[in-house]
Amino acid sequence: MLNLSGLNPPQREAVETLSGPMLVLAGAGTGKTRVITFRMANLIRHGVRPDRILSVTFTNKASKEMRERAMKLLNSRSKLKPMVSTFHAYCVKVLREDINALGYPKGFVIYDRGDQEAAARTALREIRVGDKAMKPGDLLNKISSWKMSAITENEASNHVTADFDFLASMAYRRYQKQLRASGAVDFDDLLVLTNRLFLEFPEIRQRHQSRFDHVQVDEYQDTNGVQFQLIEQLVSSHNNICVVGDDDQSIYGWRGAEVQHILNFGGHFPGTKTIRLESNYRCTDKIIDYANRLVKNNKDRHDKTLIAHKPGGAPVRILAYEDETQESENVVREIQYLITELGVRPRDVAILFRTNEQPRLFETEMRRLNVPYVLLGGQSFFDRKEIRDLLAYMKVLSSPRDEVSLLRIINTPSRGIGISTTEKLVQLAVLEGKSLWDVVPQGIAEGTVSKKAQAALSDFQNLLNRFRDEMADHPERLADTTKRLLQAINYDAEIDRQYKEGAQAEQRKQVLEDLVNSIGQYTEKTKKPSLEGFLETTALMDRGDQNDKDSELADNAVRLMTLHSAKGLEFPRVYLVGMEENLLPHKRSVESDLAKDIAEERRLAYVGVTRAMDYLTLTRAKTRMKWGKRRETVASRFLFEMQNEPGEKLVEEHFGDEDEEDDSDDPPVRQTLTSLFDADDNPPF
DNA sequence: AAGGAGGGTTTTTTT
DNA sequence: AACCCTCCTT
Repeated sequence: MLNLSGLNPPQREAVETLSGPMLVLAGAGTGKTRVITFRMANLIRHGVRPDRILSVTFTNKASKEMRERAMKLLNSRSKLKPMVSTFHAYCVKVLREDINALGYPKGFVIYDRGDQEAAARTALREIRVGDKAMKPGDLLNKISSWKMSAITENEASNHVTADFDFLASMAYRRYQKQLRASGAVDFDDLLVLTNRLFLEFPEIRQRHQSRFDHVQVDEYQDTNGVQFQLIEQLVSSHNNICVVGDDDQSIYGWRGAEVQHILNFGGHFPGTKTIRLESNYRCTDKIIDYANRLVKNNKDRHDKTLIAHKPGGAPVRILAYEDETQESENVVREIQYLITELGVRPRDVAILFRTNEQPRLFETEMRRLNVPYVLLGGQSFFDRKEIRDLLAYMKVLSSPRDEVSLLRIINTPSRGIGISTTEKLVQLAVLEGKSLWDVVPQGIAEGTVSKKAQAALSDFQNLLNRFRDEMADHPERLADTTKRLLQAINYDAEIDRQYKEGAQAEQRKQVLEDLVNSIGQYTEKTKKPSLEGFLETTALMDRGDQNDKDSELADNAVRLMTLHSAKGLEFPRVYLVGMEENLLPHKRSVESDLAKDIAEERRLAYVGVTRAMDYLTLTRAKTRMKWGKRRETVASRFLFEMQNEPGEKLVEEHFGDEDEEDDSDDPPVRQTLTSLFDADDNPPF
């Protein structure tokens, strides 16, 4: 029996609306995830077959949790489960079935961010803006925004407004050609190709459409153009579509998300029922006040005000430190105090920041004071050189046409196939219209490359062929085979040579062992394991997934993450650090001077503030090191907006030397902690 | 072909 | 301060 008595009236109405188009406009902390989980359970309770429901979430982690909770609510032991998935994971499923229709191989490789950058780098060779090379990252962003507006590489030149765009459109063409030749797709292609498949092949669309009677989409405010078209195509026969989102939390504009989709939902789907959730159960009244005042400064939004249901909260603190080192030292020391003296659980504390460069100092400090922490996102496990190398081997073994990966490993560790040899092979491949791998036998046979290189190439080819067969024939031994591959290429010796310091080398080797172990876990957990399957899982993994392997450890650790990855989460205590102009709002948005860019930064700050359940601390550094130079900073405009009515002065607590340098062994925060405690019978924590 | 020194460049956000 | 690229030496 599904018990709906814990839901408030609008929540309940949403859960009980089982058909037709519905828009749930849900502010931060109003229980929107709860609503769509309950609704899924309610659909099933009313006789909808579980596997006829598709529920789209933003991250893999969210999807896993949601599926489990829905089934638990029903106490269901049914083998049939609703499909809860991200857009990307859903698209991979579709493409694995039908991508040949578009002329791609079924065994296509999914390029991750690193592969994409390598491909972008190649595409950018000889393309310059003025005298400067275009940055691969900038190109990828541009390509992505074209793709999300369904603009192909052939059409891009019609959508050019600046020199940069024109050159980017040339690079886009090359980039796409390279991926196609490699039998590879990037993250955006997953969406774009699925959409094209549905548009161009009605019978394929119909087949996929007929699998689901109900579709739900969470975090709808971050839907981009291609995702919108996909949804429309999927539900056009029944219009049983329920979307949930908050326009004030739209923070992926740079990735093509358009708030217009949530603002115009009713226009697209006639007969839409709109439900507003404004009762916030997460944050204290003080925190809600800050959030409401902040977001009121944005113009183009559904005007709604969150209603707090947790009165009497602690005041929000705004703290200013002399520099970024003091900021991190004091925040971490305070957290340590909370954990050791007040018995706060580490997992109930989060430090949020705008850019991935910020957490470093905090990490150092956490390690020094032995505060357990997990860094979510940022320089991830899969970004490490060693992991990328090993994965490149696996990708080439899975799909030899994958040129980006092949180029990465052809001489790593160095085996005597140097730059000139590689270049000759690439030329040959271009000349013959073949893939790089297919031209290797010619390199060995003919006199195109040196004698020494011929032998090295032959060895390399044999090695790969041997392991390819091995992995294909015995997928259950994938972990073991990978381990032997590492031995065969003598990767340990390469690490020893690169890192003279023993401890560092050991750490790098350990990372590789972790990957081998995770392959082992994969083969055990999966019914029909395969090299391809492992690579696919890895490619689709999001930042939240990565820490699953050591989740017991991560389970009780302070969380460090960017504002973007904090979306959808909540914590009893939040430290939002680096509240400075040019950091939040970020420099690029300040410089762009477009109101919409600043508005998105404001929403980002809003997301940060509304993550906090009970205690919120905003900090900034009055000076900050940048490019090796110390520079004065300016307090973020959002601090003013949050704290006051327009025009009033910012009230913040200042810490740091000023004129008292005598007591360097008595850290300022101690004084602060006690003074705040004594001064106030409503203690700040 | 490999490895090291020196010089120049760089810091948004991620499924 | 950290990273990448280029050039120079072996």
